[in-house]
Parts: sequence; C-alpha cells; structure tokens
Amino acid sequence: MTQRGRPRSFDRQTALRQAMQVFWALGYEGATLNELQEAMGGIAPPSFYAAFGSKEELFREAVELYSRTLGAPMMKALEEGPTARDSIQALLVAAVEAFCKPGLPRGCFLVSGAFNSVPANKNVDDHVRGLRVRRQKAIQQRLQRGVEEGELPKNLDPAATAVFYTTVIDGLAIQARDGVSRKALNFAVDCAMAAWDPVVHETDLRKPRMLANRRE
Amino acid sequence: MTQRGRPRSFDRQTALRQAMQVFWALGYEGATLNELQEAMGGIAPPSFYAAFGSKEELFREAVELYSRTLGAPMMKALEEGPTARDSIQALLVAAVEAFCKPGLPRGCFLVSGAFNSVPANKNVDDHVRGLRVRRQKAIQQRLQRGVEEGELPKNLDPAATAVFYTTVIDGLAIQARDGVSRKALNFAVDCAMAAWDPVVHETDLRKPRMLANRRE
DNA sequence: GGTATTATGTAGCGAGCTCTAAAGAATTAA
DNA sequence: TTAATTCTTTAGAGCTCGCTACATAATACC
Repeated sequence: MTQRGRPRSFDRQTALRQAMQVFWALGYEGATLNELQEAMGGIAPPSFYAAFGSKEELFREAVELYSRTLGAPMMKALEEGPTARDSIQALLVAAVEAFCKPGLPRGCFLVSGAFNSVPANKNVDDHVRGLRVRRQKAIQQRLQRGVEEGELPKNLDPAATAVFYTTVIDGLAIQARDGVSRKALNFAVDCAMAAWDPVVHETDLRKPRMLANRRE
Repeated sequence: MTQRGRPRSFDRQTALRQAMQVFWALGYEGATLNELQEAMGGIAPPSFYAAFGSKEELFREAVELYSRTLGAPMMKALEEGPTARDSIQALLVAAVEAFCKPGLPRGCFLVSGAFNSVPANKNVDDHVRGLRVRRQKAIQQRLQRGVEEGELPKNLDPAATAVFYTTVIDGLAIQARDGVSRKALNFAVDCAMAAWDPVVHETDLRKPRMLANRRE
C-alpha cells in the first residue's frame, strides 16, 4: 500500500531539523511561524499544520530531536565512563562541545529553547525544565552508583553534588550563549573538575548532609 | 514652586518596585502591560505612559533598581573582601542570598529578566547581557588586583578564572529559578570554592594560558 | 473665580501573533 | 476516465500586544 494523494513538497525530517535550529536560536516564543516556515523551506501554514499539528507539537518534536542528537553524547558520556569522576568530566566536556558546535546555535537547547516564557506557554517551559531536572537526576544516579560500587565515600551526598555539577552545566549554557570562547569554557570545566577531590573527600564539605530539596 | 496640576494617584517608587518584581518573575516579554498595570496599583495606560514613558523605559528603570538594591550586596562583597578568595566567596554567598530572598522572585533579574528574547526586543536583551558581562569584568578585576597585590600567582589568568565563577553564578541563577533549595545552592558554592586552591595554585590548570576571548 | 497645568478614565488603533476555511492541484485506486 | 485522497495556495479570522486620542477631573497660580 503506497502513499495516496498529492505528495509532500518538502522533506519532513529536514524541515524538523531546520525548525530545531530556529527554536534553539530564538527560543519558543522568539520563533514565529513566519520564521519557522521560512526556515523549513518556505512552506505555507496549512502544510505546516498538516505535517506538525501545531507550534507546540513541533517544538516537542524539536526537543526530542535535540536530545536524540546533540544531547545524546552528554548522557552517553555520563553513563559509560569507567569511574564517576571520568563520567562527570566527560559529561562537562561533551556539554561544552554541544554548546559550541560550529554551524549550530550556541548554548543549550534546554535552556535557550524555553526559559521564563510567558504564562500562556507554561507547558513548554515546564517540559524543558523537566528535562533539565532529568539531567540532574541522571548525574545524581551516576554518583549514587559510584557510592554503591565503593568508588566514592558512603557519606557523599549524590543529590547535592549533582546540583553543583548541574549548576556548572547551566552556567556553561549561558556563558556559551553570551559568546564566551570554547577554550574559556573548557577551562571552566577544568576548574569545576578541580573541585572533585575536595568535594568528594573532604568531610567538612559534606556536614551537615545537604539534601537537594526544593524550596527550602 | 510646588507641583502644579492634578496630583498622581499612586506612588511612583512603589509602582516601580512592583513592576521590577513582575519583570523579574515573568521576564520582559512575559510581563504584559496589563499585568504590570495591575501590579502597579491598577493604574490605566495613560497614567502608565505619562509616568514611565514606555515598557522598555520602565524595564530599564527596573534593572537599575535591581542593581541598586538586590545586586548591590554582591558587588559590595566582591570589592570589600580582604582577600580575593574572600571576595569571590562572599560574592557567591551574596548571589545565593539574592536569588533566594523570600517574598521575591527566585533567580537573578539579569538572567530571568531577559534572556533569549524575541528579535524585536534585542535592545533589552543586550542591555542585561551587558550587565552580566560587567559582572564578569568586575570579578576579573578583583582577581587582577589579587595578582597585583601579590596574593595570587603572577601567571594566574584573571579573565579565564572570572569566566569560571561567572559560570557558577549564572548556573545558580537557573538552579534557583528551577526551585533548588537555598541549602543545596550554598553547598554548590562550597563546591565552587573548593576549587579555589587548585585553580589558583596548580600550574597544569593554567597552561596553556586561556584567554577569555569570545567566539573561538 | 478664572486659567493653566497635569493626571485620569474610556475607548480603540494598528501591528503581529497562531491558526483555519475554502478552493485548486497532484497523486493513486478503481 | 472518474472518484477518492492528500497536499498547496490564497486569504483572512480571532486574538493579544504595546500604545494613543480625547474628553474629564483635580490641583496650583493669578
């Protein structure tokens, strides 16, 4: 059973990739349908809506595409490192890599794409915030694994430590967006990793036990 | 010569404070004139424009108010610390303080207020970006002073090191916005300061010399 | 009181936004 | 060839946005 009806005049995947870059560069609200349609090959509104449903659905697809492509190396680095330290370091290096890729917008889609949107777009905001939180939880779990495998001290607080490295990642996203050079960002990664030994082993950093609870 | 004409029915300073909080919480674009006027005591558009000129002018006044009040302790801490280390630490602590103040929006005005706005509001975006950069330059100058006073090694790179601590501040702003507890943020500050000694004294972190140049 | 001055209240303009209705064009199935 | 299906083109509806025109109300100066 082949495709019936008039064939589409543009490639859906290509159009989605273009849309992702527009969302990434301009944010959900900054990316108007005009600009999106322009970047997607000059398609007209009905074609757009027939193919993607709505601006919000397109954005969610773009987020997923970002995670599958640009975001994947970060998670891969985090999970496949031989030690917790290697994993975190590789994660940060991969983050700088993703945030500074030539030919793509600077910064992190999960920050630039939607942060502090208008109340009408709270759905979109919460969606990417959820993914930022998931990234933090992944770091936390990697640290937890390090504790369970005996690599890290039992009294290390994986949640609080994950907050620190998430802070660095989010900060790198903004710095990259603000135009800081890749070299300077990699130096910042080195700085963050220089904290590893004190953070992991110095006891006075871990007492009292700091839970990464929210809202006090 | 006293005030002629019909007197204003609202207090300008109070209205500005309210507006600052709306901008802080919702961002420049998220804060519609409706919401601003509502928060400013239910004033009508002509009163609004007579008093503040335009939405953008009001925003700039709000930014200045933020810097004068919430932002001042950060710069004060940075400049008045007896050592560079004390200054940076106090800056980070003051940042967490400002980003988590009860009764005020969470996060940093200079990040939440305008980041990745629509192209039409690029002016506003650039304005707060400029202030973020200025904050980074202030850190850089404090480190430079530490070098000149002999507290820090001569081969320390103030620009690159300032990028690291700016990264932490920007990251804290996002984390605070995402609801992370003040305790967890303070722990992240401890982590960042745990990197101080290695960053300042370990030579392999400083070779090759990393300039905080922009765009590669 | 009369007048100039300044603020307020009501109403609405023009622009831009997301999204849709209706008719025509290109393809497959019968 | 005809019908069914699917996309494209053109036009614009409905909404919200920042902002303003105009008449009215409240104050200070003379």
